[in-house]
Amino acid sequence: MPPRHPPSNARPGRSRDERKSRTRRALLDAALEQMRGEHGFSDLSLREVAKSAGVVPAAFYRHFPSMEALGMVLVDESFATLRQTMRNLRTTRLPTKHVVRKSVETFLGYVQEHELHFRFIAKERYGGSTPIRMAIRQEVRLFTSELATDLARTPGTGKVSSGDLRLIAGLIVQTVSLATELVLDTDPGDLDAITQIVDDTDRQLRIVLAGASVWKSEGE
Amino acid sequence: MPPRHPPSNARPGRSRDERKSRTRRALLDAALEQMRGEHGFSDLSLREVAKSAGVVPAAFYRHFPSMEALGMVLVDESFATLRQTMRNLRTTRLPTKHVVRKSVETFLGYVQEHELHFRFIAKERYGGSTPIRMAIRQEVRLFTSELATDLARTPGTGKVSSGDLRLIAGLIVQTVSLATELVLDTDPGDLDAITQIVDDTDRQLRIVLAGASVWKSEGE
DNA sequence: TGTACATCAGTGAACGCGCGTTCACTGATGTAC
DNA sequence: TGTACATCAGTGAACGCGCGTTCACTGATGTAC
Repeated sequence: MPPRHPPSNARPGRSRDERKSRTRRALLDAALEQMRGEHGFSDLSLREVAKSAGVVPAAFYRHFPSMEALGMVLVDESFATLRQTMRNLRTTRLPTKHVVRKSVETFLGYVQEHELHFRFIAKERYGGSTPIRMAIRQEVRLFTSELATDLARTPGTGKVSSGDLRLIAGLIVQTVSLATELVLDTDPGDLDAITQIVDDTDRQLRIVLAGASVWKSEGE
Repeated sequence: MPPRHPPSNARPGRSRDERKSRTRRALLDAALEQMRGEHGFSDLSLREVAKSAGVVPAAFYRHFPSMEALGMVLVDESFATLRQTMRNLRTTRLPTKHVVRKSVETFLGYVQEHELHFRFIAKERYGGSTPIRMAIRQEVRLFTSELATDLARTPGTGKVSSGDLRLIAGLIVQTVSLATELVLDTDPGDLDAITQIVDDTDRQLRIVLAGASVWKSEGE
């Protein structure tokens, strides 16, 4: 016979471990969810996050020593998403005709799919606490290097030094970052607005690549 | 004979109006000053700002109806600084040989001079409350348009449509924005690091301009 | 399989603290005569 | 110039509130025998 009253700490899930990781997930998701609107990470309160995850504030400490620690996990998660996005983009065979446009389209599609992770990075990249900002900056740097390596493998970059390839990769990253922020501020249903962002970003990247193709390192 | 005890609300300054505007200034400066480190605008507290301006919390309301209102004044002030910076840059006669480099150098010099205003914009551009973010975005848009107009007047842009000039201006703004953020995160005494930022930004802008010069609108 | 004990995720009450906002006030400065 | 009154920037106390953190606790799940 089942107990007449459910136990006070009852949660769905078979094992204790499973329940624990569900609560942990709920805390992370609650934090991401609360950053949808106005709030940056530093505006969140432990009590609000616990409440919307469905636990009492004190329970938070069973999972993270502080909000800061939860924030660092969100950085890791968000960049795992970004790296996966890039891996998908690299392995997808794209028509050579409109590579740039297709890449931009695909990337911004991933941004919309993983909205909350990208929103988190966008907000904390400049506004966050120093450890979070530094973690993000490190990831962006890594990511720029990888892109520079990819560029070195594409034809027509023979005359460009590796330092300049890195600068070009920086331009591309910066351009796509802006597009990402614009997409996050656009109603996903507004297809015209999204198309406009894709068009503009595509043109901007092709201008940059046109510059790269005529660029001779050390020359002027 | 002077009074033996100074009056409780004594402040330096001859007239009441002058004292009032000094306190107002002190409140604005205190807010900017507190954003030097970790804190974004939304992390500031009215009580802390009043305290470091040397008045009691209630006195804050003699000057601003809320912190949000003070924030909007900071947006206006900061962009006044930016516009003045651009006006100076435009009227300064630069050697045609290294225009780009000199412009970058001069601009980033202004950034260092008006550190707190630029820091405010950088932090609130993505992280701020919606009204503040929208105000900043509007200013950046305006600013991009002006730059596009300037570009249209420079030789060699005949084949580029005004829409594409705007995209190119966007690339330039974005590149200089990143440089600004890097400068704000660098110890002003570290001249090597500053020079590195200037060098990189100069090269990036010349790559963009090289792209612009070979770009034919509608062509590929 | 059944029993006795250990583990530990989640509880609920309590704490001291800084917050924004209100209010009646004070007294120096400004103004009208 | 001197006097009487108005203005109002700044005061200081008070308020209710949500915050992060602590603590002893409960009771379902896990484990050893």
